[in-house]
Formats: sequence, structure tokens, C-alpha cells
Amino acid sequence: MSTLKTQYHHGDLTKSLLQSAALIIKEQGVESLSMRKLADTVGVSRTAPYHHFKDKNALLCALAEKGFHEQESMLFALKAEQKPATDVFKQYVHAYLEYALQHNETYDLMYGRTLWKAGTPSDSLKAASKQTFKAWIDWVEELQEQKVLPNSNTPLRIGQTTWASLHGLARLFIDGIYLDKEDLADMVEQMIKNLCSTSA
Amino acid sequence: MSTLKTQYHHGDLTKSLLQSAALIIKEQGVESLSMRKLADTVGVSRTAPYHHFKDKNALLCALAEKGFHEQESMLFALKAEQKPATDVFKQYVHAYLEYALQHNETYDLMYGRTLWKAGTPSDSLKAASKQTFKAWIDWVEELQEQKVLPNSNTPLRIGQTTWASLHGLARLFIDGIYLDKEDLADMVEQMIKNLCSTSA
DNA sequence: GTGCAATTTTGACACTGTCAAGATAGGTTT
DNA sequence: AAACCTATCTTGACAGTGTCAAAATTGCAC
Repeated sequence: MSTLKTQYHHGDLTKSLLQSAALIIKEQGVESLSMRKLADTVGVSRTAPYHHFKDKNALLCALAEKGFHEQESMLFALKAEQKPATDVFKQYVHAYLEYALQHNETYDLMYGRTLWKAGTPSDSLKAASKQTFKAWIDWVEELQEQKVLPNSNTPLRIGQTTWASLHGLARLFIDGIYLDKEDLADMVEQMIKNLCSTSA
Repeated sequence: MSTLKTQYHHGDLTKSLLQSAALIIKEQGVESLSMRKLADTVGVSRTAPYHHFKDKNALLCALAEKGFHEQESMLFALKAEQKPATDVFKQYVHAYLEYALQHNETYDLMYGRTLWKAGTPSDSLKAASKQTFKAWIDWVEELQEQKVLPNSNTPLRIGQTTWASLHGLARLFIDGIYLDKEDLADMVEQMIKNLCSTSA
């Protein structure tokens, strides 16, 4: 009623949809998000969302994309810290896992099957993921120069494998295979030892 | 018509369902497996499968369970080989990834969200998974004694983290995030270096 | 052959994603 | 101010899903 943005009948349905969807997903999991219920909770008719997102896949892509931007800025924020590189890396690993567990449903959208295999990742989602991955690889290269990560291979390879390790740990918790979060810190520490042994 | 087993109208619907389901899943992905289509391809009415499996979840659990048994016997087969422990471990890592990529849909059922989070893992599935995990941890302990894997932590922790690493790599390929299978062998080699550096 | 129990089918319900066609209403042009 | 256009939203509809309840079928033991 008073914003500057074009705001027809609803106000800003696009944003409302994203917000509500994120909430539902967070609280009840992505599989219990239906376009119809979503429309209902936002207060519009079943098919109204389809004028803002091509389909369900597109909506989820948008959510995932936001996740990538968050994760990327998390990385940049940490990189900017004035601390020994080793400490920053350790901190990043902890932060990565923490983010993954805290925003587990978003994390799943970002990297999970739903979008990348069962669904169709949008171009902008692919771009966002590629960009954060590149940021990561660049940082890996720096970390290699600073002898934090092993030099036994290219930045790409080291980046791929170390990330895979973090990702694997995250997934085991997210999917409910590892449950005991007491153990998480312990595992993370052990994982860091694996990743940082510069002889490897 | 001629088997010993009790075989009423169909023959052995239970087995037929599992086989067809496995095939459909392998070729088209788990999301395009519907109970109705499955019943149709097997040649029975929509609800016939429900007398053999409580629900779709139960059917998928059965498939996953089979996967665990396969994986476990794969482990035992390798363990029995008369070779240096390091070589056997390397071989196992390669075999693990190969299995995961070859039977990617089964692998996803075994460890993915579908059953463990979105669904309800059956008791026998939980038992099977626990059992293979235990077999893994036991082997890790041996590998630690043989200085193949690091002694910096308990068998459980080392087992958890090394498995997480393998799992992460597998997932990235399965979910279509890493696609270039040319690189796989390279990554696996690098991963092995990470995992085996006995100083960590 | 009769009866029982395992097995299968038919019918039904509530839910899903999404398309097509119509209604509405805000902003722009005249 | 009126007319128009276009973005937005709604209603109706269709095909598909998992699965329950009740009825039908069938093989086996007696």
C-alpha cells in the first residue's frame, strides 16, 4: 500500500512466497511443501504463485540460490579476518558444518538431489553455485601457499576432495545417519587433521 | 506354477516387485517410481503390492537393505584377500566409489534422505545398516593396527570421518554436482592420501 | 465339495503440480 | 475523465499420486 515497488493485488507476492516457503521447509522439510498449501498460507489462490515462479522447481532454485549467496559471503567474511590462516581455516570448517546443520533444508536444496538430479537447476542457480565454488578454490590456492592445505595436487583437486569431506560429514548428519551431535565437534577436529596434514 | 514356495495367483509377487522396482529405479530414478506404475508393469492391480509391502516406504527399505548386504559382502571379500593391507584399503576405496556410482539409486536409498529423514527406515534396515557399519569400524581398527589408517583417534572416530569423506565424494557425483568422471580416479587417489597420512 | 485364509481387485478419497480461460484491477495514454 | 493495456489473480479442470475399505477370487486343507 505504501512501498515504492510495484505492488499490485498482494504487495509483494514473490517475496512472501519465498519467505513462507523457507519457513515451511525449515520446519517441516521440503517434502511437505506443496505449492497449494504454500499459496494458502500466503493467502492467495492455488495457482497465483505460478505467475511469480515458473513452477515448483523454480521456486526451490531461488531458495537454493539465496543459500549460495549466504555461504559465499560467509566465506569472504572469514577470509577477511586478521588471524593466522590455519585458525581461519579451522574456523571455516566449523562454520561450514554449523551452517549446514542449522540450515539443513536449504543446504539440501543447494547440493542435494532434489534440484541437481531429480529437478532442473536454473541457470542462475548454476551460476551462483559455480561462483561460490570458484571462490572456494581460490581460497584453497591461498591456503596451499600458506602451507595450511597440502601441495600434493592442484588447487582444484585439493579443493574438490576437502570439500567432499566436509560435504560428506554434513550429509551424514543432515540425512539423520549420524545423529549424535555431541560427537560433531570431535569429528570436525579429526577431519581437520586429515585435511591439513600437509604431507598428503 | 511349479515352484515349491507358496505361490498363489501371481507366482512370487514379492520378488517380482522388488526386481521391477530395482530396474525402474536404476533406469529412471526413484522419483519416477510409483506404486501404481510398478503394479502395472508387474501385471497386477494398483493395490496388490500392498499385501506384500506395507507401503512404498517399506518397499524402498527392502531395496536399501539388499544394498547393505551387497556392500557388506564386498567388504568381507576384499578383507579376505592376501595382499598388503594398504593395497587392500586402496582397492576398497576404489570399489566403494565404483559401487556407489554404478548403483547410484540404491546407494541413495541406503544413505539418502528419502528413507532416513523423509521416510521411516524399517527396523531390519536399521539393523542391516548398523551391521555393515560395525563391520567397517572393525576393519578400521585392524587397519589402524597395521598403520594404514591414523592412530590419532578411536576406531569409531577414524571410521566415521574416513567414511564421511568417501560418502561425500560419492554424493557429489551421484547428485550430479561433480560430473566429470574422468577426474574421479584422480580425486580418489588424492582422497586416499588424505585418509592414509598416518600422522593425522 | 466345503470352508478358510491368502491374495487380488474395484471403488473411493484426499492430495499433488500445473495448464487454460476468465476475472480484476493498477497504471498509462488519451 | 474514459479507455485501454497488461500484470496479477482466481476458478475450473485434468492427470497423476499413495493408500484405505470392502468385495471378489482363488489355492489349499479338510
